Amino acid sequence: MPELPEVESFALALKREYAGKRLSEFRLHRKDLRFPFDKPVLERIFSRGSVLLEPYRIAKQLVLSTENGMVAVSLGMSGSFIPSSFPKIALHEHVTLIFEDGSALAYVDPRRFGFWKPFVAASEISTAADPLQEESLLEIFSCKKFTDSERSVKDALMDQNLIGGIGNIYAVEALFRAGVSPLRKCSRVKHNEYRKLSEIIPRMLTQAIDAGGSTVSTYRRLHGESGGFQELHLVYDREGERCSNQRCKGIIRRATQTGRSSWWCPRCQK
DNA sequence: ACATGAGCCTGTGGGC
DNA sequence: TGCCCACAGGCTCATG
Repeated sequence: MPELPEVESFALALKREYAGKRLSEFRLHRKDLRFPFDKPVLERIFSRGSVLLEPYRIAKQLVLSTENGMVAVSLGMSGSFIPSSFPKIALHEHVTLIFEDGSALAYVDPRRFGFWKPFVAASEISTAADPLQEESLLEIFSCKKFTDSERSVKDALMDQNLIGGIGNIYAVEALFRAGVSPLRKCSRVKHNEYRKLSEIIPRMLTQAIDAGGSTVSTYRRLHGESGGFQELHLVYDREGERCSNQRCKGIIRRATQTGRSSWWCPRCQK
């Protein structure tokens, strides 16, 4: 799901509301999501009496930890956290953390593309560039992976081995804001355009985090609120609409790239 | 080294 | 109302 801003929103909300609580019980409601759960290890990490440390984000993954170990939660396309009504189990509630104070937290994921992976070092989760750091982007954009590559720049922006956290929505929105077509090959993107992307991406992601992420279709925040950044989607899912740049008479187009939809204005994105 | 398509799943929205 | 199809914020694999 959830790209960086949505995962960050969950991390902040969970930190605010659950960090420091003592676990009384840990429940898995099925044996797998995308991959089998490592049940013994998860049960040890979230064993009775352990304290949930401050959740945080690495790339698109959410880290849940206690003094017994760390777990990276990937939300896939449809994963989310909501307060649990345990012992009542919500539809698609696959994991429940129950705390001593009587509160409970549910991991819900209809499509089950997510996974829970215990880890020891952060480098197991991501070694990619941090898209919140302009310097980090400038550095990766000057690597051969970008400067010499014949793949599309949109595809490369979404490559989690290169940059950790940008998915379809924010790739498309960043390219619109930078005036670069998603169809352009990396090797054809100019230095000043990479510089522009480096400035735009952290700013846009920060703005999205501040808005609580993007809500498209069913994604909700911890307490069911919608995010606000979808109001700021300038091209995403706007095929056929007028370009949002005041004086531009362009019409937003859609095309499929690497199996994913891209939208762009053919007049202001070359 | 690239793109494409299928697959992992369920849910939703549009067209008829 | 229902049925069918396309599509969905991610990622990996096989194939060309």
